[in-house]
Amino acid sequence: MNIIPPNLPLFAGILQEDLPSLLYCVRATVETYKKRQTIISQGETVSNFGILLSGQARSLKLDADGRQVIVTLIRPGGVVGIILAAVTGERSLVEVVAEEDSRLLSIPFARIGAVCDCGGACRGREQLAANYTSLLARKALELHERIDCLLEPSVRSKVLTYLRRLAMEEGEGASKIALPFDREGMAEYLNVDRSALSRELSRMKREGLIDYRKNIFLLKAQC
Amino acid sequence: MNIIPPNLPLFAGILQEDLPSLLYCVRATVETYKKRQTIISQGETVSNFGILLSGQARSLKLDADGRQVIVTLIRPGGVVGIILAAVTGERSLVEVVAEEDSRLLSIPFARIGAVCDCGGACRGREQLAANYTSLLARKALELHERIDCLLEPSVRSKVLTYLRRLAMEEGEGASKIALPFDREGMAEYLNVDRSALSRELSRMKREGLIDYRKNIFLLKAQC
DNA sequence: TTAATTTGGTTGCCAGGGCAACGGACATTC
DNA sequence: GAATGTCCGTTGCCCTGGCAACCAAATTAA
Repeated sequence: MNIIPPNLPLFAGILQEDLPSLLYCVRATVETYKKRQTIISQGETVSNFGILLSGQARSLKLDADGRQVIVTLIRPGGVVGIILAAVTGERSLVEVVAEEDSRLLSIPFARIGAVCDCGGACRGREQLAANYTSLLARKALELHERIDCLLEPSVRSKVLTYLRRLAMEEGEGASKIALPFDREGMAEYLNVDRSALSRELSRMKREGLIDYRKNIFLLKAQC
Repeated sequence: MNIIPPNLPLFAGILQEDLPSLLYCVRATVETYKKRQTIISQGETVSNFGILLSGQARSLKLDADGRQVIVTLIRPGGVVGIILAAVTGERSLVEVVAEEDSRLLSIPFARIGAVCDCGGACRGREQLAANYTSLLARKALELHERIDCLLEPSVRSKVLTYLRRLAMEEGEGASKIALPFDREGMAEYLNVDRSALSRELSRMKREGLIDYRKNIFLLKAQC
């Protein structure tokens, strides 16, 4: 069990030495998934949430006409099922699939709020609950930020809204931005056609609004 | 303080008689807002969350070119700032404005997780924390569901995705759906033009896919 | 009652962007 | 080296849907 990387936000403020008994007490397990294996299926109810320890996954939605839409990209440290586990009885709208061989730390949500039954051997129960809430809030914020982009009417305004937010996060006034996506990922996130995105990006570069090479973007002053 | 309506999810599982001391202990206050008054401004950091007791509010985004986009509609029992209060230091992306004279139960997020300092007079602290997490998760789920609609490529598929979800919630196999929106609200939620929505709805009615009068919709079998 | 306002359906216009197809730049493998 | 794959920019075609303008019905005010 000591394959838990340090600095996971879920364990922030918890002493490294307290982790083993805490993990044991909350019934944490490590699950492994092979490439293309399903972690959560659409329609399933979910009682565990997970932290991706290694590998990569994505959540995708199969809509009624069979189109496959990417909803989220999950990297190590990222979180799986944190929303669903916290609302009892809801069925998953998305399918979560491992994109590479992956390891997932899985914890029953019910054990997060539960009173400790191991006679006080584990410390950090409250901290863990607080961290869970914090992770959940962060996740909600991410969803909110994406909606912010999706609500924009044009490809251009979608891109600008997105870049401005990244610039904001990267530090005040910063304008050099390293995207977490390649072009295709960026297009999927903004829900636009990849070629339409390329077209608009070139246009914006030509007009001097932005500059970019690969996934490094530069946001010019007036944005 | 005894103007708290019963059945607020935030207080589920907490005895009515325990409420007063609990509310006192978490420093809950009731704030009143006049029509068009701002509850949270864009860019503000937020440390309190709120439950709307009466009135109505909406959160809206002023994008860079001044366009005003409605993000959420908040009705009594609904929740304000629950995400932001739980992530320290983030600035609000949206403006929350009262649409009518409103009353808001406001609670500092910091008091939710905090240890009680009133000598045990208040019961239900853990329950309150659990309820907060549950509300937050539900909010996140709502955001997720909206993204689900927004990701759909056409007006028609947006509408169907939305209606199918409502039908699902309304009970298994149910196909008679009472929308919480008028046409304009529906268009804003799905982020489409109102007239384009009307156009597509008529088309779908003509094709026998759906039927509707006012805000009552009927989803035919094959959907 | 009539006037005024809100709500929602209709229609013509036209541009933004989805789609498909292609090609060039790099990287990887044999 | 050739061969294969991936990533990304470009372009033409054409349809969806945004926009504006208008109207009918319903609702509210006067």
